[in-house]
Amino acid sequence: MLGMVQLGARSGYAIKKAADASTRFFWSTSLAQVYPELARLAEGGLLIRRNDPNGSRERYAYEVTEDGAEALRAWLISTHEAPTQFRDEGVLRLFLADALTPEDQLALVRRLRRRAHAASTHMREEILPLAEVLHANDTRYPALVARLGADTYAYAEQWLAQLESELETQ
Amino acid sequence: MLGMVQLGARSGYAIKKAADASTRFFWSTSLAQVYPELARLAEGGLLIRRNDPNGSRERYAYEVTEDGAEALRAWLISTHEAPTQFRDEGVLRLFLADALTPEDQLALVRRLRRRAHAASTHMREEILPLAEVLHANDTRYPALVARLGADTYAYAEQWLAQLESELETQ
DNA sequence: GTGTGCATGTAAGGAGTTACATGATTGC
DNA sequence: GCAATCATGTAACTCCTTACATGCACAC
Repeated sequence: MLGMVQLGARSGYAIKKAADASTRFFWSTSLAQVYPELARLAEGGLLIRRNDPNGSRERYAYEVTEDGAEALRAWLISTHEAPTQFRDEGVLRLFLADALTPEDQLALVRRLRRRAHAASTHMREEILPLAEVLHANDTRYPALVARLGADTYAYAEQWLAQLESELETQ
Repeated sequence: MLGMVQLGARSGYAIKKAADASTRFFWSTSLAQVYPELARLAEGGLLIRRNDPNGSRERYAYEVTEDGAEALRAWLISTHEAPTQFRDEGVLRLFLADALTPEDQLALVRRLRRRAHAASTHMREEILPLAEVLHANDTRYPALVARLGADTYAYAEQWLAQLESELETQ
């Protein structure tokens, strides 16, 4: 939250939009999480909330305080880490694919390979350009992470393509 | 659940243990999920539950029915897919690393690189051998998935090592 | 003038985890 | 004998999502 505000997302709505276009893949969120959390952070003195109406439509602009910036840095260098969680039906299907006929196995692997391709392409062509807009601003890590994601999915795609061709020649 | 029983885990406890040693990385579960789900599947006729006490300690052995095997195959070839979810504080930290000093950035990247190394090694040396025990039994996908995981983490490790050396020479 | 997007928030529900409760077996 | 593991289940709780409720601004 603090990080998103520091990257330039001022309203709750803008934070959710920014998250959908970037951290969604490794840290998704919803508006019902964003608003109460912003209120808590403002109450705790890590954010300042100012009125910033757009015409007669209410809007609030948040700003990171000194304490907030310090808290963000402290979290970034802390080694405490909630366990990574990854949940993927596709991989689970692959794990259990021995129950399928060879043709269905091939179809499954092909599907996963295409999905990896789509993910890689999406990151490279949709997410990375958005991140690179920030790049001008001395902010390069969002683009780096997008590239890491795109490259990793490309690697998985290639791995699955290899498996696919092995299944075909049997 | 059906898949795990078919792979040879007969009791609820054994299913949980097997999951911890294999699907944990992409489909974790807990005993409080396993037991009610087994009861539901048995009630729905997809599993048969038999008494299988070990001495005077109660135990139940589950078996997949014809309907259960059919339901498993149907799910494996179905294209409906719950969205992949991935949640990782490490990557989130990297995304926001612009807020850190160059030294702290380097320390973070190094930490992530080592974590990727540990994950890759763990999969190759702990998980893969367990999966290969099944391999003899005409069951090869568990080992394939373990290898995919190990290789993908190795790729990420190498990617981060590259980034690390770029940060060092600045 | 109308649909899409901007904007804030609450309430209910679902999915999953941790903690609780209990006890037998097996290996050292 | 004692610790670790096997074994089954329930209750409470937490985190997060979906749905609800409301209304203005802007572009076509």
